[in-house]
Amino acid sequence: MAHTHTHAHDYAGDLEHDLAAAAQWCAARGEKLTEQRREVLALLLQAPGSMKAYDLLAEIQKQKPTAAPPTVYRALDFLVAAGLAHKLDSKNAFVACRDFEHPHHGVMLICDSCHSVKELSDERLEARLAEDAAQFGFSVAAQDIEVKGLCQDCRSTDQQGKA
Amino acid sequence: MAHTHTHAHDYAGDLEHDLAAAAQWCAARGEKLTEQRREVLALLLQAPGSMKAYDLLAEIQKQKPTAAPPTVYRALDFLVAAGLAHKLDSKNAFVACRDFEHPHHGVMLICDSCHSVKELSDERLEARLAEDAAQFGFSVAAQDIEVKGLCQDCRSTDQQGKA
DNA sequence: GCCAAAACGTTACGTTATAACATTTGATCC
DNA sequence: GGATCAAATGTTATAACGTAACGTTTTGGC
Repeated sequence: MAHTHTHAHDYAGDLEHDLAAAAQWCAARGEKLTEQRREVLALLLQAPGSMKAYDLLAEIQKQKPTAAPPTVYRALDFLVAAGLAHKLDSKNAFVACRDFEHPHHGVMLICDSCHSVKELSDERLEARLAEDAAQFGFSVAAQDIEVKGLCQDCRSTDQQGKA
Repeated sequence: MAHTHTHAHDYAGDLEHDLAAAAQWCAARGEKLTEQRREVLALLLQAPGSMKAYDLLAEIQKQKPTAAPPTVYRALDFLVAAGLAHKLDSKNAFVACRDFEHPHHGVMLICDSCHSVKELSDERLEARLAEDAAQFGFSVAAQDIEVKGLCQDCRSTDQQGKA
């Protein structure tokens, strides 16, 4: 039923392909994946987990020392609005979204140990949530579901006696 | 099925009763609802919606001008750990929880218009979430579900043509 | 080329949260 | 009732997160 995609250590996807797809997605909406936005998105795509704004800034500054906070926050605002990235409110951090044609924020599984993030979609769960809300006359505009715990890899590791 | 309780404008509950219940809850856990914690909880209980840490601080400072950020953050940390309050990560704000014997963070319905907050519990939804996570080998330790939209009152108001 | 809108540069500041260490309070033991 | 240890609080300073405001550059249509 639910489908997913990972942001974890095993990232070996085609970065250029993902960036090209994102650029197309923007173009189709009459927007542009400019160089700065592209750089921030590339960093998020390559990150094993989520990244914080100031960590992104530090990376950007390696190439462009004059970059300032608005540089990265503007790019992030754009990427989030375009559905190309999500903000994890519980961590003040950001992750790339590879499923940007699916127009919403899914369930985020955030590993407390390795900090990897999986995004999972379950439309029945979302429907149930909307029903619950409707019972109280509440109409849902947006939702954010963040789940903390241990991912499969870290559970295995823990069993062997982890540091 | 799902049950709820409100933090909205119609609060006319018995503040002293709620505080006494909270104090008992703490005592049963070998902890104390000290004066500062009690004051912060009282502010949260009386608030129509959520409150920000620095707004709480400003209120506390009316009685006690020397109060500083750690004063309120310590109280909030305690209240959240004890289940007497929840943090709304999406707003960097806090709400009292009247259902503290129920040991978890439910679904938070946050009105974009009047900023009221309803907390709702739906164990089947939580179970479904845990199942989805388990499909990917992820074990859930904690979850935070924040839903934005319009509450019943604000939907009605909007229909009349709201400012 | 001219213009307007979008994007970006730059400075400064506002907001949110915590580290670190000193002091006080409170319970317990004797 | 004083010694003592842990919990709570006081106090200062600073770290971390985010945005306002305004000027400049770039882009795309005419």
